[in-house]
Amino acid sequence: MDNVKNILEILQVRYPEHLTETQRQDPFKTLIGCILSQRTRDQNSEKASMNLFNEATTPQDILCLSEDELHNLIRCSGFYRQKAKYITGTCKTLIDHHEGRVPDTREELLKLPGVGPKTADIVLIYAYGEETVPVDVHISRVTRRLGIASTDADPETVKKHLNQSIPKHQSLLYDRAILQIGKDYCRKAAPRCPECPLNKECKIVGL
DNA sequence: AACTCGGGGCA
DNA sequence: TGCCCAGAGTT
Repeated sequence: MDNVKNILEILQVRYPEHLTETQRQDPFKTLIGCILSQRTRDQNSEKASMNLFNEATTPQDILCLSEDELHNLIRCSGFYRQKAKYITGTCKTLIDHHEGRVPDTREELLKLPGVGPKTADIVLIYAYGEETVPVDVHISRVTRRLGIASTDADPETVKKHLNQSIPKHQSLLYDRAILQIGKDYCRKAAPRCPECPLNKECKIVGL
């Protein structure tokens, strides 16, 4: 936990672009974009988001699209039939129970189809500025390798450790920076420890 | 706990 | 070609 302060200094040097983002994002676009990004590479999910939001920017817009139209717009994100069901189901729930708006509580977000713990956290942190940390496979892996959480820690335990370790009002910055480390260096397969900016803080360099 | 969904990028 | 990817729902 005490090495987290050092990690921030290192990340400020290596990933300044991730430490300057302050603007809140539109909750609805954040929510739908997050569903599209599940188990999908950034470039593909961003392309799908652009395709979709170019045609529809509200729940009502999306529900006006035919099934084939929606499929074709988001096809490149993968899992597109399943995601289309999640998105239409979520849009209907938003209209029926939330006046067409995205709820700002975890409890209500988790009731939406296609919204699990990670997607709920991402909406809360990116759209509503809540101080929490989305724990996904990358964050979890980097955290375990750095020794911030034990190797067999479940997602809730990882989240608790991170929430205790990360300075207030910086969870978004940490999320983005640690995730980028996970993609660029601390990869699941073939980690690039020699080039990793965190290798001095890491408990298992070279493993 | 195991299984399913999936197109696209990369070696 | 084979392998993998900011998860969530179902059985």
